[in-house]
Amino acid sequence: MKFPKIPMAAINRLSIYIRALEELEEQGTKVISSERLAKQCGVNPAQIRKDLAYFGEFGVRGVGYRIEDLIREIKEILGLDRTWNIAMIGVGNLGSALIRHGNFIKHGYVFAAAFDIDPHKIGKRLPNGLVIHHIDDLEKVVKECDIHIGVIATPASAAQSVANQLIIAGVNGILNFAPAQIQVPECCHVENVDFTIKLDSIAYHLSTTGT
Amino acid sequence: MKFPKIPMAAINRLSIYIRALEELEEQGTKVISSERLAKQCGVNPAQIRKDLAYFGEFGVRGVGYRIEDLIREIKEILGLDRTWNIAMIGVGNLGSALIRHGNFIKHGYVFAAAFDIDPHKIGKRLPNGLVIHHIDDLEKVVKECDIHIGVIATPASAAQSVANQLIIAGVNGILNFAPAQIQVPECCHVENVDFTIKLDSIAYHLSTTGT
DNA sequence: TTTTTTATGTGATTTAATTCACTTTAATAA
DNA sequence: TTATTAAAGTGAATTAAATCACATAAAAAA
Repeated sequence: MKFPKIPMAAINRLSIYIRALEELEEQGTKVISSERLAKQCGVNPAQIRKDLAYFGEFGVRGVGYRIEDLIREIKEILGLDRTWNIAMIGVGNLGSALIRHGNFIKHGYVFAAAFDIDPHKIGKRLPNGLVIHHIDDLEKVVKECDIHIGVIATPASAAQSVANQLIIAGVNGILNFAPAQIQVPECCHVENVDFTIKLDSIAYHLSTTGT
Repeated sequence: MKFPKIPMAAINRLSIYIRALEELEEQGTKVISSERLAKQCGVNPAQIRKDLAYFGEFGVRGVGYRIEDLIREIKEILGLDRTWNIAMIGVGNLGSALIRHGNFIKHGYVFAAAFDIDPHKIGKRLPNGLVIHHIDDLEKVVKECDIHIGVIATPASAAQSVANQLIIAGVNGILNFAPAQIQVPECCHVENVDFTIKLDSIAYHLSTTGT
């Protein structure tokens, strides 16, 4: 099948499917139907089949999906059949917690550089061995370390400037934890993680469905 | 106007609008048109007007929106015209970083309790003065502290069990940082924050738009 | 073999969300 | 006072996403 326009939501669901599939694989399950996987992921079975159909045929009719194969296929679709080098910009509370957080490594993301602007931090080593560089050296270090993705964990006020520097350095993927809407050119893809927005959504629901 | 079914996406955009409006207010702007606000938020102007129209009429035709008023109105819509007490469950790297993170307070969310399961941590005080309680005391402490929202920052394996305890304790809003799909009854609203999913999405984009 | 069962893959349908394009209203200028 | 301009509000149209429902294919049973 060709590539029509694929809903962004479908891409995100593929990640959800992988997580469920990996859990099933650990439990020793070999094959699963769209129906059972759907239940586990909290979605409609047809949704799963359609999401996968954007990229090809991965199941066996009358049987289901071979879990091992499907994991491999989805990883290939998402570009997870390799490692990605990440730079952390902003080594404060959040930045350093994220670096120590095991979940990135587990999925093939490697913190390969860290930056800050605080003179007291520059040159120090993080628990994982990374040296903290000054943001002014971003372009140089990004190239040396072959960084693919930048994670912004600075205050909101610095976010746009950091994003600009990342783009100049040739980084086209940005994960932004700063509560700021950053502007980037077409070539660059930004994902925002703003937990206060999520909290607002919870507050709304609690307020409306009589707390 | 009545309350038809309101797209979840619209609610999330209201948070975005607030952030932009607060920035504008700081800069001394008094009034803004949907067109200019839209540009700043990266959305369509009609979208903003429709999102607001779900809840009433807040602008002045021919003029625009009075920023101060609109902020107040949106906060009221979202239930942000009050404070919300939050409990952190799991005081590891991420949990403690989030507690120290200033963004929650800024938006009216107050960490009012913290829990962990590690005996070495129980009874210790966090920098903000909170004592770490054992998870077994969750129900009791949640009620004492009038907790409205639980933030799960435990390993994935513990997430469902913690969610169950929160619900038993009467907490109907959960912000889940654990990479696990948690099941809850109708009455409870869960928002997931999974940055590896966001990274996967970035990886997909970098892979497809020839990096 | 042939029939039955099971579950994928997919065109058609439905539902939801977004955007358009026009109407209404307020303010300003003539 | 009247015409003009600007921008909100909104029904209609469009676009996008999700779901249904059935045709298809593989495996198992008869």
